[in-house]
Amino acid sequence: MDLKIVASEDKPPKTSTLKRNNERPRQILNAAIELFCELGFEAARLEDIADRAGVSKATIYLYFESKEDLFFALIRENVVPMVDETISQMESFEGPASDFLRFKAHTLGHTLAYTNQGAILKLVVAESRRFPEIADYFRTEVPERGIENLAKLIQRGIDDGEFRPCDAKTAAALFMFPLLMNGIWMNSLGPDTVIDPGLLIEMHCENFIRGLTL
Amino acid sequence: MDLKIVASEDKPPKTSTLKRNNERPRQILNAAIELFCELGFEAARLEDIADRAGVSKATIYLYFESKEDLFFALIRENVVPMVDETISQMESFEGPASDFLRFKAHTLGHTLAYTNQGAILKLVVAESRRFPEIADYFRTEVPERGIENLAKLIQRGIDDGEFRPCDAKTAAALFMFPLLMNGIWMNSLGPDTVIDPGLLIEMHCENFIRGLTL
DNA sequence: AGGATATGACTGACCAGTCAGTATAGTCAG
DNA sequence: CTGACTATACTGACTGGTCAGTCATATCCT
Repeated sequence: MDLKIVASEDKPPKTSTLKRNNERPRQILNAAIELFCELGFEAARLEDIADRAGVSKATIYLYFESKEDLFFALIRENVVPMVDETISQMESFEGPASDFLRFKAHTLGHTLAYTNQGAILKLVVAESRRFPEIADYFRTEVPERGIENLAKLIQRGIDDGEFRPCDAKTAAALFMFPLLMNGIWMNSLGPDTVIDPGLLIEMHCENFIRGLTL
Repeated sequence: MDLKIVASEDKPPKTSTLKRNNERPRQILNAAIELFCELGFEAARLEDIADRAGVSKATIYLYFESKEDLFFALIRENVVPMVDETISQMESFEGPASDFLRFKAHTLGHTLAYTNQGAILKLVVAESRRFPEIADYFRTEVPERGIENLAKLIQRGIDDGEFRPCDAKTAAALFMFPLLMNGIWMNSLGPDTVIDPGLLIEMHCENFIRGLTL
C-alpha cells in the first residue's frame, strides 16, 4: 500500500501534547478491532494495525503483551462493559417484560446488524476453539450473565401471568439467537437481497412475544 | 510449467486396477474439513491436513489447485448436495406446512448442533469477507435457494389459512436463524451449562409455529 | 540527567507452494 | 516369460515470502 520514504518530510503537524500516552491503548485497540473484524485474527497483521493506529508496530508492545492479548483486551474493554450496561438496564426495569423485550430486540438487534458488534461476535465465535481461555472468559462474562439476567426477566413475566410457563433460560436464548445470527449474517454473507434485517428483527420481536404470551 | 492435465480419459473397459486414486480427493477433503473446522482456514496447516489424510503435502496439489480450492471444494462437495436434498424433500412434501417445519427443525437443528455441519457454517461465515467469490457461491447456492424454497412452503401455509399473513421470506429466515445460531454456538462456545440445544430446538419449533398460526 | 515514549531494522520461525526424483504397476516387443 | 519402456501416484527436500516479536537507539518532557 503505502511505502514509507525513509526520512525527509517528517511530521509537520507537531503535536504539542505528546503525552497522548493515555489515548494510545484506545487508538491501538480501535485499529485492532477494525482489522480483526475485517480479516479475522490470523489474517490481521500487527503492522497494519499499527499503521491504522498511527504508531509503529513496536509501540503496540509497550501497551499489550502479544497479539492474543489484544484480542483479549478487545473483549474486556468493549464487549463486557456493554453487557454490564444492559444488565443494569434490565435490573432497573419495572414495566411488562414484553416491553423490555421489544426495546432490547430493537436496540441490540440494530447494534449487532449495523455496527461492528456483530463482527466482534463473529470473530469470537470463529476463534473460540483456538483460544480456549478467551472463550471461557467471554462465555462467563457475556452469554452466561446475559442469559441468566434475561431469564430472570422472562421468569417474572411468567410469574405475573404475562407469559405461559416455559423454561425461562431456553426462552432467553431463543430470544437472543435470531438477533445474534442476524448480526453475524450482516457482518459476513450479508447484506443481501433475501433478508431484510430490520423487518426480521421486527417480526422476530412480535412473533416471539406472541408465541410466548398466554 | 504445469502440464499436469489429469484428464486424457479413454477408459479401458476392464481395467481392474486397484487404484485408490479415486478415494484420495475424498480422504484429503475430509481431513481438510476436520482441520478447517477445528482451527479456521488460516491456522489449519496443509501439512497437518496431509498427515491426517495419510499422504504428503505435495499429493494434495495433485488433486487441488490451492488451499483456497480445498475450501471451495468443501462447500461444493459437502454443503450444496445437502441443500439439494432438502429442497427436493420440500418440493415433494404435501401435508400441512407446520408438519414440514417441525420435521426440518428437528433434523436440521440436530445436524447443525451435533455434527460438523455447524462448524462448516461457522467457518464459511468467519472467512466470507476474505474470500468473496466463495462467499458469493455459497450465498447463491445455499441460503438464497434454501430461503426461497422454504418461503414457498410458508406462503402455501398462508394461502391455505394455516398461517397468518406475513412476509414469507422473512418468516423463512426467522425459522432458520435460531437453528443456524444454535449450530454455530455448539461448535464454538458450546456446549455449556446454560443452553440445552435439544430443548431450544423443540421450543423454537413450537413457539415459532404458535406465533405464526392464526 | 534520566525516565518515559517511540521506532527502524532485524531475526527466527513458519508455511504455501514447487520440483526433481522414487516407486509401482501396466504394456508390449521379442 | 522377461526386460525395456511408459504412465500414474506419490514424496522429501527445498524456496521465497511473510510476520510476530525483539532490541538498540533516538527523542521528548520534566
